[in-house]
Amino acid sequence: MSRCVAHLDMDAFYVSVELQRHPELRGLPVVVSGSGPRAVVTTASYEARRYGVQSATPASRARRLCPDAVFVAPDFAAYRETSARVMAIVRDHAERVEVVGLDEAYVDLTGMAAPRAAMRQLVVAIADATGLACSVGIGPNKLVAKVASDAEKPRGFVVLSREEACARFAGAPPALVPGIGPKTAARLDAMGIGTLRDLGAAPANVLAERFGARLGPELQARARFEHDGAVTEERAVISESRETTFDEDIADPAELERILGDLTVRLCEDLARRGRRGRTIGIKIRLDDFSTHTRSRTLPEAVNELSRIGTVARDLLRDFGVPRPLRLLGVRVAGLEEAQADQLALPL
DNA sequence: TCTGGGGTCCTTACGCAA
DNA sequence: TCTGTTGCGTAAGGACCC
Repeated sequence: MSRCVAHLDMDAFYVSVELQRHPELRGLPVVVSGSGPRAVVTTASYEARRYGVQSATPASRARRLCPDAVFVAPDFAAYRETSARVMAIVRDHAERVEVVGLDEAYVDLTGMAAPRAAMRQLVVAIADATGLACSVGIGPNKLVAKVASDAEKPRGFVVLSREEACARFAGAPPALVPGIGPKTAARLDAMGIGTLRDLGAAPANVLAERFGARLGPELQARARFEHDGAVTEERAVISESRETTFDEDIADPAELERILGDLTVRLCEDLARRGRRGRTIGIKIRLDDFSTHTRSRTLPEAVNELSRIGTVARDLLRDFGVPRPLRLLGVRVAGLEEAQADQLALPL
């Protein structure tokens, strides 16, 4: 049976949650972002996007682009709570749902008699229950569905076959497709590949030579909207980390160790709360020139105790030294094991 | 202009064992 | 015994996504 997949994407999700609490801001350019000197925009309302403000725009730049914008601090607890309500509704409407982040989900519609009607109903149900709008894309695979959901935001509802997707987006830049980011797009552009049509028609051997035996064919398949990834239920978490960017670069080793200790405390508390333990302890360092470095050590057994992780993290930092001021410091535990039954704690 | 935080996956390199 | 191949775990960097 041929597959049928929908991608559901909440419209400007964080901003929309804020607008429900602050209805007086409706129609204004609203930006959800942190407040520090190095904060970036998390989400911008469509009014603010007209000024060129989008996700990951530095907040300082957003202020210059749109001086009249209303800046709201992010409240992730509220977004998680609203997301849980939305996703519960999605799951009520479908057997197999793959949640991606707080504001997106793939829905497997294969075998359903009236998939479009089902998704129309779902959109209405979400709006009725939460007041929030979303966009939907439907296609033969996740890739088509994802690009289709993005094509007519907000409140889009786009149904495409693979061939229709190819035709509709033939002239679009390769970065339209998920998995092709700025770096890959620039490399493609330098090769004279500026559209999905170009990429789909490029000689396979040239792509394989430039991008490798895996990525080359993968890029071309994506350009042709070929994708066979399954709509999968939740996958196990394999790492957890805490990191922070400083308002000003820090070079003092004692202060860095104190900050690393604080981050490790937060990480260990959350690991313990979820009953998670991991074997590989790592630190992440970003220097003032924005170069990023990681150091890690794998232990013989999985741990989550502050004393163990704290010692390893501190040693890794001491071994790395502080060659120049740091702008970011982080700590990570990877190689997480399944939580043991007797370690399970209440989810939080 | 000046680049968050929390993740996943891929590539490459290297040491070690079979 | 020596040499080369293969496979694995680990480490580091990087691209990408929400």
